[in-house]
Amino acid sequence: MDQDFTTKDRLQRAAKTAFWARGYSNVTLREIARDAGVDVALVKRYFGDKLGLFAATLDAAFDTSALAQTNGTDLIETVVHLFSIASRNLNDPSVIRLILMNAHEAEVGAMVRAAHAKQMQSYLERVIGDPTRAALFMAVILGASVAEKSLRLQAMAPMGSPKHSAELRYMLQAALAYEETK
Amino acid sequence: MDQDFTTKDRLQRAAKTAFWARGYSNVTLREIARDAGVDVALVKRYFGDKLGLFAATLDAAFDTSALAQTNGTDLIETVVHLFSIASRNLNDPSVIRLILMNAHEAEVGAMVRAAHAKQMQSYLERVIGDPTRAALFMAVILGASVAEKSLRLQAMAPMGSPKHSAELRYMLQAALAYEETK
DNA sequence: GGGTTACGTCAACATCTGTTGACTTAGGGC
DNA sequence: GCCCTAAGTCAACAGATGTTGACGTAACCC
Repeated sequence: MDQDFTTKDRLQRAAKTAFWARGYSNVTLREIARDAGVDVALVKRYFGDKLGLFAATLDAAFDTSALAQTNGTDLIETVVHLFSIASRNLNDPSVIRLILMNAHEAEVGAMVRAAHAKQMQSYLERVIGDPTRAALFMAVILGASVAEKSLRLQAMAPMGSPKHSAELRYMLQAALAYEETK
Repeated sequence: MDQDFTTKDRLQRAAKTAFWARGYSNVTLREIARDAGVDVALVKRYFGDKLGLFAATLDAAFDTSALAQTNGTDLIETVVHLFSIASRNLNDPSVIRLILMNAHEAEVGAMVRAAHAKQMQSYLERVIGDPTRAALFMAVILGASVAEKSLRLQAMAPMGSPKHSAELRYMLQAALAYEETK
């Protein structure tokens, strides 16, 4: 229950839920405080200000644990699996959504991108090896995610389904197969 | 000069510039009015309210003229060319940016997506033929655009350069080459 | 008990936002 | 001139938002 957590924890959890679902500037402190069942003024006590609260939700944000227990060979299957899970619910907040929703905000956008680059992106480069292939791989994930979740492209909608997983798998493989032309 | 245009025109132009660069909710009417050298109250007179002003900027928004004078064969080259132009300036507002920046807003997001689907997306489906390939094609454009402009993926940054144009070309071709497995 | 400290509550602040109505001005038709 | 309509100006509204300081309360240490 929520009762089992400290006030600070409830505030941080409510903040993460709200920020990840609807971005930084579209969420108000009073709304977060209401969801957490807590007074607004406590934001200042525990996190300084709104930006500090947002930063706190970023710390344990990027979960690469599911990717970490994977070797290079079934990286594609892992990504497809993660994608199908996230696709069950279109409203499911994802890292990519968080980045896109805050892309237009200078300070917050830079924070999110930096956190992503330090974790997810560097992980892909390490596993895949070649930075160009890693970038293309990431671009495929981005494109598929955006096509489905932000653009709501009809032909991509049931990406979690077996049929569209095949398409995602095909494009990921194409990215890994890229050969630089010298 | 701005003087050559009517007050209503100046308002609409300033609105498009602002909305396309920084999204709907992040732009204020007073700011648009100031840029246009016009009183805020005129928004009500000419466009009803803020949403009406935004809708007006969408009307002539999606420019498919560059794509229209293209046959299927050099579609890839056309896209790569458009992309390299847009990449000259990272702050250059694009249709995709506009969609992403407003993805989290219910009403405005739906408006933008609908306008895009009616024009750009349906055009691609008509030229490419197969809807699945068209969707993958669009996903590649989305991924490349997002990787560069929103995520600021370093390996994708100079996408307008010859080297990265090759990568974009490669992925677009892969999308068109997709064969459905029966 | 006295005093200190952590934890919360409450009301208010200054600011910004979209929106509105009353007022002024210009111009054209009669 | 007179009237009427369109165009533009101005001040203010009601509401929301981030932030803040004063105040209460309970626990804990000595």
